[in-house]
Amino acid sequence: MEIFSKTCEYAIKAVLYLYTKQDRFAKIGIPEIAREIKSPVSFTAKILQKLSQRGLIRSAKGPGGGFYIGRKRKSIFILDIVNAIDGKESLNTCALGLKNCSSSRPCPMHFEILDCRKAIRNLLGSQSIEELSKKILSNEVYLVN
Amino acid sequence: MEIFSKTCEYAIKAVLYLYTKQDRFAKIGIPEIAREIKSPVSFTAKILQKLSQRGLIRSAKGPGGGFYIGRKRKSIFILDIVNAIDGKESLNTCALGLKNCSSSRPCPMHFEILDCRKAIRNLLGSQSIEELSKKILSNEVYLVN
DNA sequence: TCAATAAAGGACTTTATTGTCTTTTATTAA
DNA sequence: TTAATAAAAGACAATAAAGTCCTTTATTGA
Repeated sequence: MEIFSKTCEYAIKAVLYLYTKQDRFAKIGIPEIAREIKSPVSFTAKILQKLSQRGLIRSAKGPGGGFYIGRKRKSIFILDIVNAIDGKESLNTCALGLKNCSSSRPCPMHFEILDCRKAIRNLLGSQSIEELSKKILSNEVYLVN
Repeated sequence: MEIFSKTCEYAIKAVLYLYTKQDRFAKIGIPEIAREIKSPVSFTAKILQKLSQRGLIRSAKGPGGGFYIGRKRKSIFILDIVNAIDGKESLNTCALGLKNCSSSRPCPMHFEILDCRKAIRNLLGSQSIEELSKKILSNEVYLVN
């Protein structure tokens, strides 16, 4: 019943942390990110790498390098990170594990879970990283405790 | 983003299958249950054992033995099975993994996830095994495909 | 009482997830 | 052009979840 995998948790927190930086081109290194979101350094490196490959963040090698947001583009939402890490299918698999669960041959929970998933998708799709990072900066919410 | 663990999936399906039996005292063996819900036999045995220990179903050893529902009591809901298998905490852990996430020191998704979880809890708490098993018997929904 | 049956219980294996470590590649600045 | 730096990449290790197998215990009916 965990909402996100550990990988996804760290990914969300890492991206949020990057967005709390006022300068979208400020390069932040893995050690700092891992320290600030309290995540394992090497594992975080892998996740940042994937986020970068998926185009959600950018990276620069060499001295002064690190990860950064890059130029302003359309908003990023929590859902985008989840999709990038866990894949889009993860929000559509049958809750009872049926291979071919569908509205025409539904599992006992099909329609209810459908509604539920829709609600989750709406929620995650409405949570913009920009807004959340502002709340972090104003100490309304916290990335660690 | 899986709603249930595999253990929980099988547990729900096993209990649903038992409820499709008109006779609440008809003893059903592990092989039949596993076959009918398409689950691994030995693993299913463990799960049925746990469900029995938790008092959600009953069991009888020896010839003619098996698992059964037992006497009518207050309705069982999907939520009861989830709680019995995954524990009640599983619906309350912080989505971003913060140890002490709370309304006074919330993670960036705290309140939104709270609403979401409430919706899920309501849903799972409103799905009664009796009603779902009736839908299975009338071929409105299916346990396997 | 005894043999057969079926769940209970425990040790074990497999697989997926999480996490670590080391080497390579790209970049920077001296 | 070279030394230092930092991410990329890939192999490896630890842990947890899923699944198997074997022995024990309880029950039944002959």
